[in-house]
Amino acid sequence: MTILRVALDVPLPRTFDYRVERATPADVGRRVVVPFGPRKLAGIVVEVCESSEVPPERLRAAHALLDDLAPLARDWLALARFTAEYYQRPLGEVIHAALPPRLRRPEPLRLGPTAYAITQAGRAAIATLPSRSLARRAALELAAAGTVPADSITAAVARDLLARGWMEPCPAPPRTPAFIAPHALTSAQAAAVEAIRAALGTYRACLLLGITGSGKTEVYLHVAAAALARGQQALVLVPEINLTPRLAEEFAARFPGARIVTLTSAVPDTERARAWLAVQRGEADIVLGTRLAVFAPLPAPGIVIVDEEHDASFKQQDGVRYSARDLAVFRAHAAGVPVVLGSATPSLETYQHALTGRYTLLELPRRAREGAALPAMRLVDLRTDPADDGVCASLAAAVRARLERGEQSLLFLNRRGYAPVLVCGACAWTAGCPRCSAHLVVHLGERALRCHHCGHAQPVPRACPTCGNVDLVPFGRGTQRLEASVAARFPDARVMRIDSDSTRNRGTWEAMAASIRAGEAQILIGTQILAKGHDFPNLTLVGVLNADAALVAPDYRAPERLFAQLMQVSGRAGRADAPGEVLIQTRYPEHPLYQALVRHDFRGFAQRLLEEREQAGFPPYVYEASLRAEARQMADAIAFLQRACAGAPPLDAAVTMFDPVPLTLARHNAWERAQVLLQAGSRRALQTFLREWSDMLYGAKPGAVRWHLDVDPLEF
DNA sequence: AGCACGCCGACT
DNA sequence: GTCGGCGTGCTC
Repeated sequence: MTILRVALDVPLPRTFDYRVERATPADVGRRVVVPFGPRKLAGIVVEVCESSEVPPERLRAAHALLDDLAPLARDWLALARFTAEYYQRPLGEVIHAALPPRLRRPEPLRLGPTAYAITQAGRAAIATLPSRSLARRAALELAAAGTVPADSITAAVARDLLARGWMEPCPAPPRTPAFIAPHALTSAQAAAVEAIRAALGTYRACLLLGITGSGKTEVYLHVAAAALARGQQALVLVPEINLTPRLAEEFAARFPGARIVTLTSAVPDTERARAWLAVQRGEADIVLGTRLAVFAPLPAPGIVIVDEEHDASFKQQDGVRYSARDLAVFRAHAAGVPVVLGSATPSLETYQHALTGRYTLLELPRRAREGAALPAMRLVDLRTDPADDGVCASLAAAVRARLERGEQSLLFLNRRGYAPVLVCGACAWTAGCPRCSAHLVVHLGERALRCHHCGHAQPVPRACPTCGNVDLVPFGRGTQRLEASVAARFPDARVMRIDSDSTRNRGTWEAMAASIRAGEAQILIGTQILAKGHDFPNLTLVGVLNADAALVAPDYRAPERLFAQLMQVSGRAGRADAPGEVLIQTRYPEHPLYQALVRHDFRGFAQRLLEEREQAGFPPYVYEASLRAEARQMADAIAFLQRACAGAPPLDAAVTMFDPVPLTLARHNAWERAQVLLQAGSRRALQTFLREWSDMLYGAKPGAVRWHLDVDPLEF
């Protein structure tokens, strides 16, 4: 009897065996539809074997092996298997999380052809087409000149021309990607490119450490070109979905004739499935995307690039909690190709590897553009120059000077809304979210209180619900409030606020960026969203308003995030010929973080943080994992964790287990959350422990508690 | 995770 | 008398 071992998208830590008429090892990686209880599910064959541990009478027959997809390659399955083992999740869950949504469903995927060619009849028909048949004529003329990619004509036209026999499906045309290098590399860029190019064909991890404007992208482009020249593909991961269109355009402009595929969650399902299949068939030269693109089924990756590798969004925060950056390194290692991790402010984990020589350190110490200086960083002491409506006198003067010179200023405040808290002036009541342990944020425009963690919204109350006082005071400052006070202070200036509220509707952000570049705004007020990606050549001043808040955060990663954020936002200043200036308002100008920042000294800052981490026993000197529990009542979550700890397998000496504690944001979406932290000096010891513990946890009944393991957690 | 089965309250 | 509440148990 032939048995299929099938990975299914269920939260059970095992595969399932099914009877099948005939199957061979070549069927491994194929999609299969199987009965599962009363349901019908799509799974992936991970093994074909002759016998099963399951008693024969319990084995059911598989419904059908599908061939809408070429079998998933062995190296892809190995990546999925590694992910499942490392992050302690069932293989089926990992495989299905890595597949595009359309391929998770049991219905066979029916996609039209990828390209069309013209027929003899079609050639003859061009001349006879009525003049009003514009779309059909255009399609036929395109086809007469070569082939028509399916995505360049509408489905209706394609159907019509196929029905008339004027066009026929054909395979995607062969590509001859070229590479355009319009200007010479700086010597640092050239050295980096050379080092990476020399490593092509072997595994090598490189940290490309380069400040904003040092031309990391140019290095990516050149090494991608080198991989393409070997007949291989490039995989490029970026943190932000907003950054993909621009980067895709940039790659397209530089690689004429290449097929560049974007894989992000913003790509509609059908297109994503089509793109995924094109990648699998080897029709994509460059795959560009967010963290999920790390699972793109490239047949012959030649290089893997992770831009802004320190960015927390590479870590998936639900479901399979993988780090796309770490998987990118694993993938490069397994494929025997170089991986480039680029950042101005790398994660301490990566930086530490570069210091020990495990990763190759490639540095771009200067801005690439001739004469473009680093911005001058100044700390403004709020104790001697107090803020008035959030902005101190020296920053206000600097803004005024920009207005007079016709240049732009950016005021950076990483806090959306009007005010972060609403307080009762009489009894000190504050408006809290009913579902989260967080304050509701005042949004004045919509006259609403909103929770930034769960999305809960309610009208602003007229009076205090506890004492009836009508004097409710918005306390603190968000971008909306800053916008209002700045507009009042500079009544003749054009002020524009950029945050995820003002850019809600898609497309607006691109439009806003264009109008900023066109000079429609003189003072920009923005959050994080402004710090990334777009360059504004006329922007010469960045003012940072409330950075100190992050200095007192309980999270030990807060300083490194703050440093990265401030480096990134200061990189917005003075990119073109005009020199930039960055003013940071602070009450702690002597703080080592700010001192390192004004010197643009990431390496000094990182060295210091690494010493602190080593002293305190934090990553990268230890490896961490946490068991989290969520329940309606905190007591239930804690009790679950206590039981889990009591029943845990014996601890290796290298592994330390801490007591259950509530998360920093203890209540989220009406779930009370707690966790047990594990630290270990050895990754292997931690993995061994987690494997046994998770077997045990999957075996126990959780009751009303939801739980998961997070390996290399970023949130506490 | 689904989905069914299984026993106890308010409705045609 | 039944529709349906969600507790618990299973899925090759």
